Amino acid sequence: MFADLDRLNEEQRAAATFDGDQLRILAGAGTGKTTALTARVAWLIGSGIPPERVMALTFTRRAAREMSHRIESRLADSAKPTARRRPQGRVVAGTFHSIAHRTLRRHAVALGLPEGFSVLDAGDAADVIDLVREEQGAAATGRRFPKKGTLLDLYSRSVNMQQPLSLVVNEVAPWCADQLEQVASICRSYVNRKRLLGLVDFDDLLLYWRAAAADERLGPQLASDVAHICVDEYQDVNALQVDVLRALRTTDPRLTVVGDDSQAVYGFRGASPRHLLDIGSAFPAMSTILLGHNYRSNQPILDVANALSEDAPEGFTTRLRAEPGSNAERPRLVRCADEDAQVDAVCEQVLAHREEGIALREQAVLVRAAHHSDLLELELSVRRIPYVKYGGLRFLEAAHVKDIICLFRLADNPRDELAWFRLLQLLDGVGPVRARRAIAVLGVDQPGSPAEVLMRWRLAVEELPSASRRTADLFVEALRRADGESVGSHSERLRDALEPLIIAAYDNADARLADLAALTSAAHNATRLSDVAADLTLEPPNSTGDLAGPPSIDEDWLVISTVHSAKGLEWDVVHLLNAADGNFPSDMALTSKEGLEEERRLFYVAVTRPRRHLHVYVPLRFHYRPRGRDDDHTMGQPSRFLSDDVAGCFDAVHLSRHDTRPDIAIDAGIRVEMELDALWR
DNA sequence: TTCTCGAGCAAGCAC
DNA sequence: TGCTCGAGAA
Repeated sequence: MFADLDRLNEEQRAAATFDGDQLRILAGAGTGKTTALTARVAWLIGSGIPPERVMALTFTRRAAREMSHRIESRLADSAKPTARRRPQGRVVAGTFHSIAHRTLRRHAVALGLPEGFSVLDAGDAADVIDLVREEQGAAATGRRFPKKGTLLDLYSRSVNMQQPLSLVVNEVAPWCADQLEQVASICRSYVNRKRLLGLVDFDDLLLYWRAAAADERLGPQLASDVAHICVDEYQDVNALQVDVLRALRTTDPRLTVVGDDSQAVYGFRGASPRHLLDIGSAFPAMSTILLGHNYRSNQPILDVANALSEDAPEGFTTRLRAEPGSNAERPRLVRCADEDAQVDAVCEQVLAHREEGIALREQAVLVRAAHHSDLLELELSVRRIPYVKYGGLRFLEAAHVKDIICLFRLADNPRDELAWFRLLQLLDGVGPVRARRAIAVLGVDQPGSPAEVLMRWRLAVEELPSASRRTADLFVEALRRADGESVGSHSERLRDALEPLIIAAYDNADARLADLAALTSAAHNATRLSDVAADLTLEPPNSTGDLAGPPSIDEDWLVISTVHSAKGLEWDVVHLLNAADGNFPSDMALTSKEGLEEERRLFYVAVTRPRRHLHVYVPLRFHYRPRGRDDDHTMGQPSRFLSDDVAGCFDAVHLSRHDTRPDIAIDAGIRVEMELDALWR
């Protein structure tokens, strides 16, 4: 019944079948961490734990999808040979935030939350902070005061790292240390405001989950629902998440975590690899198993990874070794004249690999920042090479998408001041001032039932210019759900009410209306509109295409991904773009030593993704305006991570500006420019 | 009060 | 580049 254990090596099998309560699996890139973890889940279920009592936690949506998929197919496999019936129920798999959200919805009332509470994304949260910031007159002091984004960052780090605000301010924004009192006061008001309006931000999801798990009555119930918790990529946990785990494991200790401290890349959201390395302080009974063998990549690729880790001041803990006997070509370090040449080189290389029989979807283009692929995406469209992009939040940021999400939120939570503020301003002649006046009359923060807010609309509408009142009445009318009306038809009515506003407020209305139709159809299977809104917030679709479901199997497309979103995944071929200082490492990370080391680990993550071929591209010139007509540019230096030792693991390729054939020396003009550029530096 | 336009500035990765 | 903020016009 555990036939598939044969496919594991000895170390992996030991991890999968470990018989104690608490296990930590430490392993380098490509050593089959997730394989071991999914095998363990299958083994746990095989040994009698019902699937729905196993919880599998990850940090990114993509990792969550990947994990569920692998668990499902392993369970399907292991059921076949013995003709056993597949266990009923599903493993509870998802990101910390999505599982937290499910728990909160189920126990909202017990936790003191309104049933239709709204979930805020980072942008919404920043807007609420900005509201508070203005009210406190922080902006008007005449001094430089942190902006909403910085304030949210300070607040969020403090919460996630469970550290006093003063400490965080000193670390992240020492320049405003003497304004600590004001910052603290804004944080306090921000918390109160959210409570009053039934709003929940990403951090609140974790805070309420922890509160639920620690609650005298609710806690034991939540804990006993879960027989075993598995956590992937444990090097990415923050202090708050460790707290949640501890609270959930007070009565039943069973817990398995896997991680690799050399791939810790989420410091910016309060994560620290110390939680993995010093796990004994949170879970003293933890046992450890190490996985050493790399199954993913060939030795020349691992040589790059090992050279990178040699360069790290403290050295990463793991050295990678490949299966012997694989004959493989060395990675290529491609120097291109500029970004246009880089794009051409990537396209040519992608197509060349495809000719060799490596499908597009077995190739990935990795970028440090989502916008680094802008030029490439243009060129791919011109050449009609299909691609899917992961990472980046563009779709959700599209204004009309936020509009309908706000409308869905408002339908369940009439106190959602932020949603009102946004939607009212879609009306002609309504700006911040009139919107605020109308909201004041609505009394979103007044005691009483949420429904009473809508009853005050009759008065609030008087604050709007008379020409817009009728349109406004219509969409507020649509907010009320009729007796016995299904969520689906309610969502249709809301969309109908929004459509004229969208047409009036934005151009290219056709594409936007199509998006609204897709988003509305997603609401048909839901039990609550606020759930639909929250799901979209926690799991924003990549593009409109995503809403139509997965493309059919015979289609082929190139993968473009940020390095962050690529963690835990692998491809036959990886193209890493913009390996130039300032891009990778990002110049924003260079102010601190920790920042630089995190960039180095990120680079390490990137080069350990490919199975067979790694191409790293270094454009030597960057245009300030890549799509502009002028020739303003800056000279790029190769990434500092490409030290002599690291670069020595590559075959060097130079491409000139007008010729993308390999092995042509860099042209003299550019060389001169580079030498000169060094003078101005 | 809203809307439009130009100057100045910040810019990312993620749930 | 593209967004935010302030100044000025409708």
